[in-house]
Amino acid sequence: MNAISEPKLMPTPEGRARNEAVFRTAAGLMVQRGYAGTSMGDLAEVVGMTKAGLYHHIKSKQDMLFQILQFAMNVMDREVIEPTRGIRDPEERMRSMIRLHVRSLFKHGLEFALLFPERRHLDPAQQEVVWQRVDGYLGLLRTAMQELAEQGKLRELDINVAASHILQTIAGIARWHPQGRGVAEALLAEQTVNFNLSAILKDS
Amino acid sequence: MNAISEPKLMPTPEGRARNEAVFRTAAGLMVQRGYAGTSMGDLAEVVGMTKAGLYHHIKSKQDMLFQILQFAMNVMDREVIEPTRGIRDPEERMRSMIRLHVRSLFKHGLEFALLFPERRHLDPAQQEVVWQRVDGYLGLLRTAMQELAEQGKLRELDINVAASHILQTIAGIARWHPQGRGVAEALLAEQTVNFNLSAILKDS
DNA sequence: ACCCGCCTACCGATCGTTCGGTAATACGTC
DNA sequence: GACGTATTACCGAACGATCGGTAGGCGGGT
Repeated sequence: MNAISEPKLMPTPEGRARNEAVFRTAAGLMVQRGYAGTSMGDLAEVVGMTKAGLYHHIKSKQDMLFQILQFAMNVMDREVIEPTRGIRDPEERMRSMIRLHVRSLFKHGLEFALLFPERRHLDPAQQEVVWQRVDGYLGLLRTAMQELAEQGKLRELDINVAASHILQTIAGIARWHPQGRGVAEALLAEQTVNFNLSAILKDS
Repeated sequence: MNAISEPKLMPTPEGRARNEAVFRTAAGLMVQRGYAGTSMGDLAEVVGMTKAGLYHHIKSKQDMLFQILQFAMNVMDREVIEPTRGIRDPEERMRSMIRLHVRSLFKHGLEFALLFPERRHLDPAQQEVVWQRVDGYLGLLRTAMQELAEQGKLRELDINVAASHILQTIAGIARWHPQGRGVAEALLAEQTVNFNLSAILKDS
């Protein structure tokens, strides 16, 4: 019985669709009400199933949260980390990371918002996995800033503090803007990019 | 039966001390485990009482959360808003607001961290009160930025977005640094001040 | 015949809350 | 200073509701 389980693959397409519906709905409810504040009964009702039916799709409530967080981090890997890995210029890399991150926040649900506050409900082994992946992301921000420092473009600042501040402004978007409002999204992304870059770059 | 209740004043000094212990302990537990994740049984055990005994000090779990949030906001009024109200220069005012805010986060518990994620557990009338006070604080940030803009010192940016980003970096400190680590606190405060001011001020 | 998806029905545990009562201290009256 | 009376701070026990989770069965597509 490993705590680090893989997503259960439903055999039929319909099954897989329902399965996705369960996880997406759960993520949405948990963003609104929190993990502990979201009961399996509520979830079942919203999905249009009974509690027992839910457990055909998931292993446990805790494992479901873990799968949701893994999914959110997979999205981040795919849509933020992977596409920016090849960018040489550290400034342009940071701009892209932040921009893509904010956009992917709106494009998918805002499951990412669950990452930080709800980690504590996982068991230690699962927490470790989540933390390592988040820290990997923070490491990319730190590396970029390190490179900027070597080029003499970085202000005098603590890189660790700056990295967590940047991540906070991004994660904060998911908390302040519960629904993607459509038009403003691209603007919000650019505002966030510029805010953070201005904060760390030396005056030109 | 108004939803907006005042803190129950215990008549004896011993009672008031116990009362404070209950609320402080509850705030600490809720920062760690969240509102829904903190049971009255857990709380009672930590304070050294029975569940029934708790209800001599509080009206309900929900009302207790409301009192804690009110207390956190009173602290903010007293230690951040009030002392900076008289500062004429908008840049210096913002620097002081952020600095004092971060310091008061460490000085008291980190109840402030509860403000944003746990608001949803209050009833609508209570949520309204909390939101109005938070928005009042955001308004002060906006006003200061408005003044900076009139002086030609502000970058081109959306003031509303910037205000919430600033607040997020501050609130984030309460999430990332669960315990005040002593030495680093003053440094962390200055880092946060400079990060945010650099983000919004034009290059000099 | 065989699973797949979901159901009814239920489990033990725990949740927030209330009730009746009690030891200890403080107060008023004589 | 002694005596009755309130009040304070708390406890033991229980309340109904809800929690996460399970056993076993039923209908339908292949």
